[in-house]
Amino acid sequence: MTSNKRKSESAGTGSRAKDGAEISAALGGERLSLGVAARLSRYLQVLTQAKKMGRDKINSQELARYTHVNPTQIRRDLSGFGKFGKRGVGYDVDHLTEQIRAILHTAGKYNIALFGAGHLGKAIAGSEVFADHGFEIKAVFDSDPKKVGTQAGSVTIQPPEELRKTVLDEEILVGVIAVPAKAAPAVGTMLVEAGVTIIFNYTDALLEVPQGVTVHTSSPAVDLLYALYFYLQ
Amino acid sequence: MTSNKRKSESAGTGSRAKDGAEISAALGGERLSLGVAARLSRYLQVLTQAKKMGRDKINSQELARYTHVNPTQIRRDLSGFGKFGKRGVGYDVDHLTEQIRAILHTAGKYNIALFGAGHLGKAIAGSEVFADHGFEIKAVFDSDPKKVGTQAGSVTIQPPEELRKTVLDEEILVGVIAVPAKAAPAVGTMLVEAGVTIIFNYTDALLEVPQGVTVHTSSPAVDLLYALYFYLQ
DNA sequence: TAGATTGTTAATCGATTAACAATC
DNA sequence: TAGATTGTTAATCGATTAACAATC
Repeated sequence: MTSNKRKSESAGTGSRAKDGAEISAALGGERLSLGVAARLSRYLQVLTQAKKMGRDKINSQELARYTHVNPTQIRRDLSGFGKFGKRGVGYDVDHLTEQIRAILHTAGKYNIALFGAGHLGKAIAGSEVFADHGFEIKAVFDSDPKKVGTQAGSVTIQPPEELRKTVLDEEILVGVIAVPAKAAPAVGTMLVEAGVTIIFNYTDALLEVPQGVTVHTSSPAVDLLYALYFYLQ
Repeated sequence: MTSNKRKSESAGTGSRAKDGAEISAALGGERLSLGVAARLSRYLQVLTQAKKMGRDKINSQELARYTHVNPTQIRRDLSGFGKFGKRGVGYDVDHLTEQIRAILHTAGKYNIALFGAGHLGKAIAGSEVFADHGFEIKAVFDSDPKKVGTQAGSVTIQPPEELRKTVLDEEILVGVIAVPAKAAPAVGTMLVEAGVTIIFNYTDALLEVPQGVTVHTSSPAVDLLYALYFYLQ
């Protein structure tokens, strides 16, 4: 669903499995197909939770139950990058988690600026999900002077004027918009001017951004609509 | 990403375009492919916003810009169900909105119960996105006695004891979980016992549910992870 | 009309999955 | 060992898109 050209399944193409050392080489400059990346993200989510529940091992059938992905496909997705499992046993949760993180290039590398400290913003700031997946919310901004200086999660809320400097100082790549839809376009512009190149938009406003900046709009309602279509009747 | 068997593209298969009257017949018992439904949902989101911005017409190229879907594919997706556009002009926003709603079977039919009136719950209750897409949040529940009786959006917060009766009385099919991850499994069980058959889980907890109940987990962090993979480098 | 944009075809490419050998 | 589960093949099926005729 992006405008990126699809590449073939990188490490997967007609190849035999790679061992750990070969993974990064195999990935080279190539990109995963959208489907593979989406599914790997979901496996990672389940693994993170399984770990929390004290699980050491997990097999493709269990992963299938929680992700709604066919078990054969799970094994196929994984085997494209290496032999991560043990036949007759399954996958080691820790090891597979590390491997998928490596594949997705997301081992704690990305810093986030969150704009908006209302209900949604505070829900995001207070959540562990981002930290669980290697993101760090480095700064939170709000236009309301009454909110500036108070806490959101473990971060002190800053005024919009400090956006540019903070984005630079903290090496922030990603801006998350959690303001009312009406305010979203203006906030988008501010984030772009501050130097953010990826915007995660939690409103359903349409944002106009210059070339080189990518907007990803995440709408709970659209998710629901889509999901319902399959679940109902 | 569900365990549903894929059917061929229903109305799309080798057929000529259908006019409005034929759509429902064409859809019959068949299901859309996952990709089509996902994309239709996104078109609907953009149309809803375009309408708010006062737009009457929209063409496939504009839809493509906002959805990151190839314009040819948009036209192809739509033409499978009818001739909704005017050559040389584009699509009528209102008409296309109605048609997609009809295709997705979601013309204001679904009632929602929201559990959890913390930051995330209030963000959901106060948002217009659900209403925009034909969902109605009929009731909000919270375990905290101090919250019971206060307002969330336009609804009065009820205690968990009233869950079963309300779900029955209001014909609620969908339960949305917006509580801390730790509390999510217990809330899931309560929703199931109250008669909800579709659960939308906004935490990253893994929910065990009986056969016949479907869980859809929506994680902003997983979304972000997935999106980043394509946007970075 | 001239220009624009849809609707549709045809060819390609990738995703999906049943089945089973390999092996822990 | 016997049982279980992975890794992999091979075949099928659906998604994608360039190109262009149709037509508003």
